[in-house]
Amino acid sequence: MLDNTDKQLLELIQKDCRLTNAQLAAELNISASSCWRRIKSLEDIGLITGYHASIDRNIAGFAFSAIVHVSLSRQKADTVSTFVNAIRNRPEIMDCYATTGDADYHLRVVVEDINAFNKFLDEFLFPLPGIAHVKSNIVLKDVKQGGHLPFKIVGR
Amino acid sequence: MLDNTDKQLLELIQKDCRLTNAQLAAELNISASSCWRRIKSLEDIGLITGYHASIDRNIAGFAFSAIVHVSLSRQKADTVSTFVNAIRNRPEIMDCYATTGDADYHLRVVVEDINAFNKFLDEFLFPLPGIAHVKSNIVLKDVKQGGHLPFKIVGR
DNA sequence: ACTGAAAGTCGTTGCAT
DNA sequence: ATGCAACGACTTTCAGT
Repeated sequence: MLDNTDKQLLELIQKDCRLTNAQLAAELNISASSCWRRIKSLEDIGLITGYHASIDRNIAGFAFSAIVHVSLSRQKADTVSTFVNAIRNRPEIMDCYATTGDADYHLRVVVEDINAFNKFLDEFLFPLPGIAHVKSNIVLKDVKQGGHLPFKIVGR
Repeated sequence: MLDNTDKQLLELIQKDCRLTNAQLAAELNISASSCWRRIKSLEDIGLITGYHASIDRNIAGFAFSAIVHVSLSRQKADTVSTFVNAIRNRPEIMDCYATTGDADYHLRVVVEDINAFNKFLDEFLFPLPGIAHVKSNIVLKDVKQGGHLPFKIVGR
């Protein structure tokens, strides 16, 4: 399905998607049009989902971040979908994962300061239906972000 | 420091950094060269940290993901820096945050399958010096990823 | 600061292998 | 699935306001 050239291509554009098509083609020793078609194909099958600029949240004035563990009371059937939709529409929530373990969901929230976080909890999260338990861990430091998927180049 | 045009610009390129400079300029009602210099300036001050392609991990064959909570025994002074360097160099680790609370670090690990995860724990994480406690929560679903920083456009 | 135009580069398509 | 060639669109620079 993915050959080594695709994997190398994905490695490169994960790290820097502003490499020009010509630069990528040169790096991979293929023609520009072949490279371009590979990228289009990877987009078409949904493997590449988008291209995004990364921003330093501290320089941008978002100095407060927290990992929030949320558990739901699973009584009502649509509690989950209501929750998930609310999460997806709330801009302060950067990522959310449903997990096994003590909490049902792990959220990462980024805001300006502790007041904005308090407001987030009081006005958004706590009032959501079916919230059983919330535990917030304040982020002291972003140690690593945006690691790229480790494609294994076979052979060679 | 950031005016409304900068904020709108950042909103746009967070969502799609392959919008052309000409498209951005048209959207913001400024000239192409002005738009280009704004972007360069935001890169120069370190606010824009990079441009990355996002990849669907499941389609790419990375079907297993976990949130790993790690606590360190803080006896030795350089335990932390050894740990942090190891984390940054390990490709399976997508993100890592130092937090308050029960665990010192929250890691998100993405691998092919449960065997690769077991190998990650046995061969990489457990042998690291100063590891006091590890708790793994398997990711059942990526509910939301790559949310963008919610810049507030003032006025208007 | 911003704009407009010029020059060079790049993306994208069509055709052939 | 690949490479070559050509056109139009784009980025990037520079001079002018």
